[in-house]
Amino acid sequence: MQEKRVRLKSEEKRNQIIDAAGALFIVNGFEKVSMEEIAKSAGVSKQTVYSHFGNKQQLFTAAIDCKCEEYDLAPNKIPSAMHCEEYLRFFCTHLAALLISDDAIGMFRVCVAEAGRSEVSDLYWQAGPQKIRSQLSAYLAEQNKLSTLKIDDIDTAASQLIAMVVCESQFRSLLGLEKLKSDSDLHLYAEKCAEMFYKSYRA
Amino acid sequence: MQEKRVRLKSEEKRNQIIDAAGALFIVNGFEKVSMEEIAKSAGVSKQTVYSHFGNKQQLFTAAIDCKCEEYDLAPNKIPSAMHCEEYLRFFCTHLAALLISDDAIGMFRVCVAEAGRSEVSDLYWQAGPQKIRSQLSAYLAEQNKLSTLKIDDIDTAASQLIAMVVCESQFRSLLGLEKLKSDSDLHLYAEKCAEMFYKSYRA
DNA sequence: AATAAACCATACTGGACTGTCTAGTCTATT
DNA sequence: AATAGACTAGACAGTCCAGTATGGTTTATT
Repeated sequence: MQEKRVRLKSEEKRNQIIDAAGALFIVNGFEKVSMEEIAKSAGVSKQTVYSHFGNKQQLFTAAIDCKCEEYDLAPNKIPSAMHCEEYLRFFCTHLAALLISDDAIGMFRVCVAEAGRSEVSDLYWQAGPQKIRSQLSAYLAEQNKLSTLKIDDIDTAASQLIAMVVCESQFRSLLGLEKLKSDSDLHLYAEKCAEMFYKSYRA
Repeated sequence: MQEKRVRLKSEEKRNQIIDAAGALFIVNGFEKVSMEEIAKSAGVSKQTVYSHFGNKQQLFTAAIDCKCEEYDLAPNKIPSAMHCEEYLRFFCTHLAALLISDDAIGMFRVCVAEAGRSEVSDLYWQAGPQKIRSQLSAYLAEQNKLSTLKIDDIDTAASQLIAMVVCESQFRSLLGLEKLKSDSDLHLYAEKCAEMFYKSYRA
């Protein structure tokens, strides 16, 4: 019979550790962060880290998982009154702004670096890009039915729009290069993408 | 007075080393490859590696540099007889095919992982994406003058087209995930991008 | 033949890091 | 007050690797 003498491992410590780990991993990647460093940054002993998370990989996965959750990238409420063209512009500019945040870039960078060596990239894909995509697809399908848009292949169209917005600025950020476009220029670019998309696909 | 008793370090050894290093780095990244491994794979002693390239960073840079050169991504001869729409399709499908090659993906992955820690990413950007972009821009500008296309902002347009083609498939590849699209589907997708682009911008 | 540099093989140094272990402290429950 | 488990602090074993050092071999030049 189990005694109820079990003091729970404190949620607080656990969170401290995960937060510290997340921040460090995102900036420096998996290899370049030591468990000691994480412990110190979390204000906790190394042993405690190991008692909460068995090893470095597990801690890493947990930290990225947590970051993914806290990052709900998609603009979740679609104001249904919004006109289609307007919504597309809204979607694009939001997406552009989100994706160049240091956190988002750092996360993607880490996942890329660890691709194939852990399940992290899959986790990230599901929680991030995939979620956005399906939201957009759903919206496009709906507008298609309403005959606001005329799209043969919804998936292709969704890919095209997201790709246009995301790609170049993120590319450079990933490589750690200086931004070509200022934030306001980026906003403008995103709007142009929305326009171009609308022009191509309107009924 | 310098004697001319200097035997040149053999170009051959140097190439062996650079080739071996390039291949290993692209597959495994900077950290995960040891100098010993490179030496062995090049069929050369570790000491020789160090005598050709002072340290690991220098070897890395040299190897990536070399890979960039051997990879001339851009479809370099523009058949001037080609009709604009046709050329755009040609450009897109070529680009799509090039960018999902294991080499190109591996290279990008490595550069991303090392971003900010070496000058490699800049080097890569110049030799790779930047080159393609300026070729496309030049072509678009020309077509604009010929009134085949009507584009306000050439840079934006170039970004849009490249982004559409490149982004999604490369995204997944970078993360080491399974391909969603088969190669032939990808080809189709690229063609659709060309069409959409042409539709938006034709005069 | 003498020489100098390019090379090889291998041992070694020094440092960093993961993960374990120990010995002891703190704290909530009984 | 007793106890079990959460926690701390630091030592430690084992591994890996960059870079150096050593000592010997090959090869082109003079």
